[in-house]
Amino acid sequence: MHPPSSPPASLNELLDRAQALAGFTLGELAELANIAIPSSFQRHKGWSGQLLELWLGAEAGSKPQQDFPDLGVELKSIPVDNTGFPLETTYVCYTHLTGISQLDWESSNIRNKLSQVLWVPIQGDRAIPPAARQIGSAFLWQPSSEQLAILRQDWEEIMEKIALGQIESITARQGEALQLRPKAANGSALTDAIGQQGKIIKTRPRGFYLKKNFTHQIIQQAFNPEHF
DNA sequence: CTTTGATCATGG
DNA sequence: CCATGATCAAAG
Repeated sequence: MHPPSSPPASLNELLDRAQALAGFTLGELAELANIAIPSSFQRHKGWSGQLLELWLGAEAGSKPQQDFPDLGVELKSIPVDNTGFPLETTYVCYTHLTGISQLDWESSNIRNKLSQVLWVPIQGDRAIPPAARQIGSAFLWQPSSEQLAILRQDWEEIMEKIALGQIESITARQGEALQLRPKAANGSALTDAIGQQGKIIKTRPRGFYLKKNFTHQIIQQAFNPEHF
């Protein structure tokens, strides 16, 4: 068994690749791919996601688009506890804080990324060393009309505040499913934003994240569909 | 214990 | 700096 050398040609091929990883530990997959295994994620926070990209054949890089653009699929790993509850929020995308000419959800980057997501649960309990963390059953998700409406409302409320120069009053508590949080290498990173009276100010870069209750609902829906 | 705000690594 | 992959850790 070895990582694929090319992107999946079809959705079924992608799903087959993902399902084949279920049950393996991160350590096993890293070893098969000849990749060094970190003893902690403290300095390797994105390691799991990048390992999955390798094994699923995603294009490397950091382009503001889906991981599998030809298939219309975004890849997300999600750390879960032994009951399947998410242990962390899920980063979705970077946020532009200026040049917001229109609040157009349908053509937004976040709408595109969340239109179809391949979720890959991974044991995330901090007591389990990275090498021993097991991969779960991946599943494909498309937001329901209800979920889409919540996401859209959260996004529009947040973007409106940004456009009105109220970025500094937005906290992670705002939003039912989405939240806006700092997203940068460190505290010294600054970017342009709209301030009061429409003046350009400098602020910490932000990104959109999915709250845990929302991703938990997605996971429940996938494994207990009869309850929905 | 949980969550918000901060941070780490990498490639453009 | 932007944007990706995320988790850390101080604060509540």
